[in-house]
Amino acid sequence: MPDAADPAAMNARRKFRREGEERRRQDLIEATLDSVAEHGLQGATLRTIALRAGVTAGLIRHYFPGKEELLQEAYTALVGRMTEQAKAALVMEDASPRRRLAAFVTANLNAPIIDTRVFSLWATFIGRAGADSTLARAHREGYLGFRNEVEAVVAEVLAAERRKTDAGELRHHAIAINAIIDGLWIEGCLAGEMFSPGELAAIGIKAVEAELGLAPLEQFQEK
Amino acid sequence: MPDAADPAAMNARRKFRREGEERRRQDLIEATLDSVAEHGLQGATLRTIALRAGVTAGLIRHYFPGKEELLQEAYTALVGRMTEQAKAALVMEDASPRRRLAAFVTANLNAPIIDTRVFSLWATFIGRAGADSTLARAHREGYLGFRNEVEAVVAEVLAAERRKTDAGELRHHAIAINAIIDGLWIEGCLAGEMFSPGELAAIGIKAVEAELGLAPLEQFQEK
DNA sequence: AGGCTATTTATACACTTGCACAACAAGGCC
DNA sequence: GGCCTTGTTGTGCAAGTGTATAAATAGCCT
Repeated sequence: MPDAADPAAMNARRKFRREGEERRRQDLIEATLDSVAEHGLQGATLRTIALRAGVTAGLIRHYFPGKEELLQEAYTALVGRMTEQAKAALVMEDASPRRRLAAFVTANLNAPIIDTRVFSLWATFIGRAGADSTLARAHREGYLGFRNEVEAVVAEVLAAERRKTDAGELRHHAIAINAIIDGLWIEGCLAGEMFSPGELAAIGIKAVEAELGLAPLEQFQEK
Repeated sequence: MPDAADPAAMNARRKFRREGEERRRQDLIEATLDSVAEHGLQGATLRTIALRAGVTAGLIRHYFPGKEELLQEAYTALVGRMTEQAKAALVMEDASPRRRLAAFVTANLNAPIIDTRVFSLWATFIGRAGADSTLARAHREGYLGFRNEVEAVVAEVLAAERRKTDAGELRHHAIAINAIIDGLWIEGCLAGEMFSPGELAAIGIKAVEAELGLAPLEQFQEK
């Protein structure tokens, strides 16, 4: 414990540890996302971010050319994490296409994807996409990746039902299903307490199955 | 034309006009929304806003207690305008419920509701809703008003089809349809050039009708 | 152990920000 | 026309911003 009356202790330089480059960059990006989620882009100052990362502000310039590049990398990391999580629900190799689609919808409408912090981050960054082409591209890539994934599962589901569909129809289904998931995701993030657990997922599955013209699975039928 | 070499002209005070209170407040709010849409919350400084409104920064304090209150009023005005426009498509008194629902979906998936500027504003503000309870309340009110409107039309449509539905089912339909419109709205705002004119509205109408289990109207059926 | 180097801290700087306040003048009122 | 209210301008200020850069030290190499 430094003695406030001791001039030498007052001038003492802060102790520090040298971390690996990758680790430091990761920590700084995480601190940036936390700052943006809590106080918005205006509150995410270099000093706030550095404080949260446990370093001093000057260090940021050692890893990033400037604040803008740090924010862009943070957003890219966020989008990557979001789409990765979302698509993770699709890797059930053994299940039927319909079950995989249902699991996909369910996963996207529950924690950890329904999350106010992630939503705040998404909204804050996407609001700047119209003005910042770097952010716009990062979003576009994540979005198209997600929609292609949807389209692939839909194709499998319809094939399993022996329904022939042309490419345009398939695309429309994917767009609509993507919209259903996005819309319910927003509702869940913004007003999660208005819905009972699992309710959003149930609504989502029903809406998706209606869109595809699928009869409800037997175990989900009532009476 | 002031002479730059003339000291008296250099010190000349700027000419101004006294505007009505309501007019000035309106102008300031509009300038605020423009600033936020263009440069985000960080770029919306008092000086930028004042410049856009054609006044000097000091005047803002004469109409608003501080910057935060100005932003809150601006967001309230935005939400009000959005829901008002969205609901305006429902006032076709004479049309059938189904036609009114279709017109509602169409109106919400075309200009001026599909608009990158409005979307940027919405995203920027909503990203702060998690931290600012005033913004959160403004959003909640607009959202619930919108969803109630949807629920009312859905009830009319189902009644016209002589289908009995309980309250819970009705609520689920409204939530799903709301999500479909929101999701497609976002897609249209963020990547409007990926869709041909009217395509989003067509997708939306089909998805909504599928959700409600309605057979396509005759003139929309193919072959 | 001792030196080297890259990581990290600390300080400085020019600039912007929101806010406070005094000076000013526009326009209604008599 | 002259005055008075108050809408409006201009200036000042302390706090905070991103960036630049010098000074220090942690930890590897030999």
